[in-house]
Amino acid sequence: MVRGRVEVRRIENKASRQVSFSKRRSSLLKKANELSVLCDADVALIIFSANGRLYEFSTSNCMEKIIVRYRQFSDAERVNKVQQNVMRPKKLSADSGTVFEAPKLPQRLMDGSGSPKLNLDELNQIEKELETALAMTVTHKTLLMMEMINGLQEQGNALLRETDYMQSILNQHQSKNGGINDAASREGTHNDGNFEVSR
Amino acid sequence: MVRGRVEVRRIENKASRQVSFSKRRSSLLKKANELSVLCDADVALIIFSANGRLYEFSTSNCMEKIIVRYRQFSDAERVNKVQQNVMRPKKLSADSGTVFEAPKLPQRLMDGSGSPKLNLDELNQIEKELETALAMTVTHKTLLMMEMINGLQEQGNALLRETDYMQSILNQHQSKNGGINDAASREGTHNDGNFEVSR
DNA sequence: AACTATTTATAAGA
DNA sequence: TTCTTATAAATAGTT
Repeated sequence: MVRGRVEVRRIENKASRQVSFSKRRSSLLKKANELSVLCDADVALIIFSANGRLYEFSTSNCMEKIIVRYRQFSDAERVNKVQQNVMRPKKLSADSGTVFEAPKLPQRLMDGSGSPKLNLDELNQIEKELETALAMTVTHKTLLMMEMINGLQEQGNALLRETDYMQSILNQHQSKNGGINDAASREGTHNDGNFEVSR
Repeated sequence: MVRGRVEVRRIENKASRQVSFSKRRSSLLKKANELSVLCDADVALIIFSANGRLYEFSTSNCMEKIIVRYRQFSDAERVNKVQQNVMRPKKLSADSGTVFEAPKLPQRLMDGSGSPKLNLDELNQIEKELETALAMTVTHKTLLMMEMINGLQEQGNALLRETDYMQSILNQHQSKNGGINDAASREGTHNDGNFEVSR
């Protein structure tokens, strides 16, 4: 039974923690679905257990779309932040309205004599920002290429449908007047309705 | 008051739906946090309201990392699928010779008794190796996808040549006997000679 | 996995 | 919106 208010801190007992995880996980997934359906919201939920197992829910079973939408929302903001904090001179304005330019990244890391000027906390912060920027770039690239591949597939399939259609017309022509250009002999240059590499 | 069991279907009344959304959203976010803390799990939750407002929670306030981790889980699967469905088994030059053996990290970090063998030099070495492994993985993935894209483009161009050829035959037929099936009118279903990614 | 005493969430009314 | 409240649902601990 539940005794008193539940403190929100790591459950120390491993067995209890795992049981709790199992119970809470399933009800969280359930409630994510309920929110999505009842309230017409787009929801994406990713859960990694302490042991590294993945559990997920997403509206319309479409995690990708929601993640992309999320990025569209937060990317501009984050890129801006990274640029302001790391890549670009920081503007520090005094109350007079005078604007001081902070040094660019290389100058922020080293002074003239080569000794580092930043303390550990500052460096940690910069490291984190750079890691985020890198992850964003790589993930974006992957998405972009996935989109390219999907687009090419679609175009290919459309072309296949077109050739099939033309083929049928040519076959009609052929049966009407003894086939001056024997187009039917070209059948088999693509095998079926799939756009794929022939082995 | 709650009357009877709650049916999981879109709430039709707009006001009720919005109120429900507000309440359920906040408790879902709360419970996501609880699961994360109590059970030591990594959780990412993205919610878009029907009006397009974004609400989010993520363990350690680090959505990016969890999304990247999620992708790592599903990327291999997806690339595999694309390969099977689109490319069919094809030898990629990127695969030749560059098989990379991942270091068996757990064994190197822990000795038999489970205590860490933490030694700064060793850790530096491992860090270096992991950075290399990451770079190689990303490069490898890029190469793989580039090969896919090139392959699809080649297939597409071949198909384009085929349709052009068929078109010319159809035009011959048409000029010979007044075009029962006016295939020429279908020109423009693909715009030009280039098979490329639309962007 | 099932039970159960409590806490927590929540739909509807004010 | 926010508060109240009756009721449903979740859940920690036990068996």
